[in-house]
Amino acid sequence: MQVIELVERLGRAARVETYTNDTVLFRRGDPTRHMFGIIQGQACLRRTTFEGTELIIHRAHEGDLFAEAALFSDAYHCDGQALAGSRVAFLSKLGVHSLMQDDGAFASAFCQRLAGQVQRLRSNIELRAIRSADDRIIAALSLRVGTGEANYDLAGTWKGFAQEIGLSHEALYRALKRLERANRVQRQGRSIRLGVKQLGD
Amino acid sequence: MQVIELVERLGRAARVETYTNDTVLFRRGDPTRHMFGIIQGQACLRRTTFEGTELIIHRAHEGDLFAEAALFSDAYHCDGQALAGSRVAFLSKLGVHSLMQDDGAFASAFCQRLAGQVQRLRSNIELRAIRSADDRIIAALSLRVGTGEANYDLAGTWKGFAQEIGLSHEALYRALKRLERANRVQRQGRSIRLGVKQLGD
DNA sequence: CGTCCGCTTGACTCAGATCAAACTTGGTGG
DNA sequence: CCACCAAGTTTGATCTGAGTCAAGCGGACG
Repeated sequence: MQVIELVERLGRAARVETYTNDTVLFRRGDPTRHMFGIIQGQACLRRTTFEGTELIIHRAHEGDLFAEAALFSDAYHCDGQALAGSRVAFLSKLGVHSLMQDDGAFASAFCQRLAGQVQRLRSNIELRAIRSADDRIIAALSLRVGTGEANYDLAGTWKGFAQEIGLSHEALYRALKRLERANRVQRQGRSIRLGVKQLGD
Repeated sequence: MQVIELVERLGRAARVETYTNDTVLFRRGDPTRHMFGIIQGQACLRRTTFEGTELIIHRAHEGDLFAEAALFSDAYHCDGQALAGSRVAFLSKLGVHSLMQDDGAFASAFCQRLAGQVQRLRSNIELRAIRSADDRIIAALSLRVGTGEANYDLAGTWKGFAQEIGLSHEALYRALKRLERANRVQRQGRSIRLGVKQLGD
């Protein structure tokens, strides 16, 4: 279930806002009235540590849901901010709840989305536990290619990929070069082929 | 909603198995009939990388759900294994689906659990992006203490805590000692107080 | 009483972060 | 069509701090 579908499904219980500047969506302690969907741009959840420094808890990108936990809480636990140039859908908490109550198929689809999230996040955490940049990249790519496939076309940029798997972009580019030299991958722009070693010789 | 409650709620659609040895719960490609709840011990999800090495995608502990994504898929995408000494609940896919369909409150509670998971996983990922062990620990503790509180009683062991935030236990102990010397925390066994610096002097 | 496991400290290593700089690439607008 | 700008890509040099291996302590538990 895409964010857009969710907005359509909710009808009057959803509205979309466009922000040219960074804008606060909610503050910690505010009563929860909405969860959010990022249609364009980015948003982030922030909390202040005990020592007063800002801690970013989550960066949401295009297509992500944002502050889902608000559905099940009376007050927000963090500060939420939309970054400049974002389009954000406000999804009414009550609207979502009543849909979930009345429409089993909707509830199921919503759970599906969350379950998928959980799965991806968990594997991402384990991925980041791989210390070696080379191995982490191979593992990340292996998770993304379909069964039996060897080719993978990167959706975004390599720089973005680096961030997704928790590497600096420099480290990523260097590792890619090493992997190519070792014939573990073969790359052309944003397309990559795995396992040249086994297939080639 | 705890795993035990889920088992009770499902009635005949759930059963519990106890394993004395490591046991395969399902293999990649098997048709999905169950998701699982870990009542005792551990289980893990594994996949094989393109190069043939084993990649652990998820380690589930006591109280965790396991392979939730199976609810929304025809076949398992990974191998699932229960470790020796585990008690694992088999939760029928059909059972969960029909409950979700018929009982809005159940669907809601299930979503709540997943949403909470998502939130914790996301913040955990951001947490692990903090390079400095000292700062990561402060941030992790800050997320765990209640608002206004300064004290935190560790649920498990420090070693376990180290693992949860992605540090070696040695690095954790050294960092704790540094933080104590700098009066940023005050520790007694598994109880810790944050922000001594500001409060003390 | 012995064993396991969490805790603690020391010494060493190294791979990835960081800072810096150059080069592509793509798109915008005049 | 070209000037220009922003962002991604690439490479180099340096450094730091967390991982790792090793070893000793102490409490819990059978």
